[in-house]
Amino acid sequence: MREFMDVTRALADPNRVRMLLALRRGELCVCQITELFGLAFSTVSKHLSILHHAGLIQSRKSERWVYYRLPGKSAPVAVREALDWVKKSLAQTAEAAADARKLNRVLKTGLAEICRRQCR
Amino acid sequence: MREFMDVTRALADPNRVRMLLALRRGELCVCQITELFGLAFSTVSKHLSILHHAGLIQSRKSERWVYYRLPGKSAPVAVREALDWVKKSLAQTAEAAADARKLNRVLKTGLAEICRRQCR
DNA sequence: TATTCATTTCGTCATTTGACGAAATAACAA
DNA sequence: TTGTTATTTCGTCAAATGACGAAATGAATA
Repeated sequence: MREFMDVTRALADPNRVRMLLALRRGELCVCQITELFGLAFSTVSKHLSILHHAGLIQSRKSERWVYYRLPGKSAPVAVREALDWVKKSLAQTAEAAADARKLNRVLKTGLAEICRRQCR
Repeated sequence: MREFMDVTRALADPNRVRMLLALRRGELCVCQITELFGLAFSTVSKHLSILHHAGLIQSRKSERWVYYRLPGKSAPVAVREALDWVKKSLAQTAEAAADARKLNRVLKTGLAEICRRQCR
């Protein structure tokens, strides 16, 4: 029950759901997600940690960046079903399409440039 | 997206999820659910209205009472999948079993007596 | 018509949530 | 070591949420 509620609460915020949808394309680092959604670094990091704690995403550190991705088949059944439900319910929506278009632009830009652009 | 978020936010509270599980057995009126969970009338009514607004439950008025139930096959796919996910994830949990036992006791008591017991 | 009674709505309060910027952390580069 | 740099953690604030009791609603009954 506790773990299930972690998942439902993680899914109860639209930005977090949009992040899950964006990750369908493949792993993204924090600065790419920040660029995609136009939120503060700290806000994105918090959202990702909530998704991670719920088991809905996994992470990997490489060079300077932390990459987040959807879990593979190793994920618990409840998590896989939750992710399937999200995808099936929202894949066709206008919001997902708009995010996908913006993600295309973000992916065309190098990671280093994105981070520089964010002025740190 | 809007409707989907209505569902995820409705599922983000443990009492609301427990109410959905309790309704697996069949329809219940507000006073029975109040008795089952030991919350205030107004609190239960609010939870039920959130679930109803999300499409996760339906209601029917008969005599003095309002009965709530899970939707049938007429429900949208996203709602049906959400309910299946909840049931599959939580049917075997200790919380669901404890609620089911208490529900047995509540169902043995007549509606009129339950309402009288709640001092109105 | 007036009353009763189950439920809903309203107002209030404490707690949680989501947002941000600043400071801390950790890994790499100079 | 020292300095960069990407990310996380912390502190704070405004807004949302969940709880309650009181008042309103509305349907059935007396």
